[in-house]
Amino acid sequence: MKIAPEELLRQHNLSLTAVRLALLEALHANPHSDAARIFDVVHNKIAAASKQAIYNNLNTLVECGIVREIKPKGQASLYETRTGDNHHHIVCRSCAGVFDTDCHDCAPCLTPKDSHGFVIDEAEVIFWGVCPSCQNNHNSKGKNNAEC
Amino acid sequence: MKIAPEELLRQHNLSLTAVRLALLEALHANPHSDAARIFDVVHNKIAAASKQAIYNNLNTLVECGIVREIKPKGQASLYETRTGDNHHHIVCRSCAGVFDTDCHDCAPCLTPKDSHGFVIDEAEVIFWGVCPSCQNNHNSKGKNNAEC
DNA sequence: TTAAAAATTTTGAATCAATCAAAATTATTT
DNA sequence: AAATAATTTTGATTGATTCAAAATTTTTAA
Ligand SMILES: [Mn+2]
Ligand SMILES: [Mn+2]
Ligand SMILES: [Zn+2]
Ligand SMILES: [Zn+2]
Repeated sequence: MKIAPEELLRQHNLSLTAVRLALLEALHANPHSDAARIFDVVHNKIAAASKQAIYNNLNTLVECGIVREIKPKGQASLYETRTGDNHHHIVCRSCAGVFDTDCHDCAPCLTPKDSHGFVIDEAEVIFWGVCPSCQNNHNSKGKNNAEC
Repeated sequence: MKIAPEELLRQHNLSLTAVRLALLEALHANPHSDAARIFDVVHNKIAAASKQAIYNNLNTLVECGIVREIKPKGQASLYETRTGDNHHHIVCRSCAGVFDTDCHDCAPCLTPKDSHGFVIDEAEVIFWGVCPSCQNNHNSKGKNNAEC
């Protein structure tokens, strides 16, 4: 977020509300977190905040393009403020940790071999594997690993 | 499925059951369908079949590698019998239709720019766009398109 | 600065895919 | 054919997300 949250909201004709500002702050500090996690952080700052408001705003912000949503198989939707750069993600099969990885900006990643006549606007890539921590903790088969 | 379903199941030490065979047949005839759809097809052939058996078997078959699961954002899990070739998918934002596309077998698609020390075993790619039918039906903004 | 209008939030209920659990049935092994 | 193991059925349950309506807040306009 180079641009201040307040401006960002104004640019998209969104009301400036306490929950919304807290949400953007929470997301910026905790990339790839789900609605429950964001709610925890926001609720910690604004006791009256509801989970529904988190869902409402996440949807609104995603529609506006202010927030990006990803949904790795087996997890709730994850959100981040890093948008517009078409970066990709690496997900750990063991602990479900998510990391960013930049896009090789090469044709193969952006163009399918057979487009079936589609007008394509996005190539979403998720790399699956096992993270360094989980490689060490051999006892964490299939289970989440606290260290990750 | 080059190999007969019966053999396939035997090879993986799975009991040969009516539901299982019907499921594999249904999946082969309807690639990229969800559990509900598969249940419909199976149930049509075996009146006594339960949805739970479909879920049980889909999980079992995915674990065995006989069936592949994908889960495009906003849809229930989809299943297919085409496995082991690391092919990718194109999904229509308008009608949710799913199509196969072969993998460019090039390094960029298989290797992230920064692996963060992960041991990576799969690169899952989903291309998002609008299919030919939906490009024509301009009135189908955001809604599913019966033609697709 | 205020009243009216519009947008957001809260609250509580509802959906829906998917899973859990236990008893009943079926398949496989002996 | 009996014993054992695996699968299926049935019914309840979970959990993320959405829906809906009343209450509150923000924005707009007077
Ligand atoms: Mn990211
Ligand atoms: Mn496919
Ligand atoms: Zn890990
Ligand atoms: Zn379409």
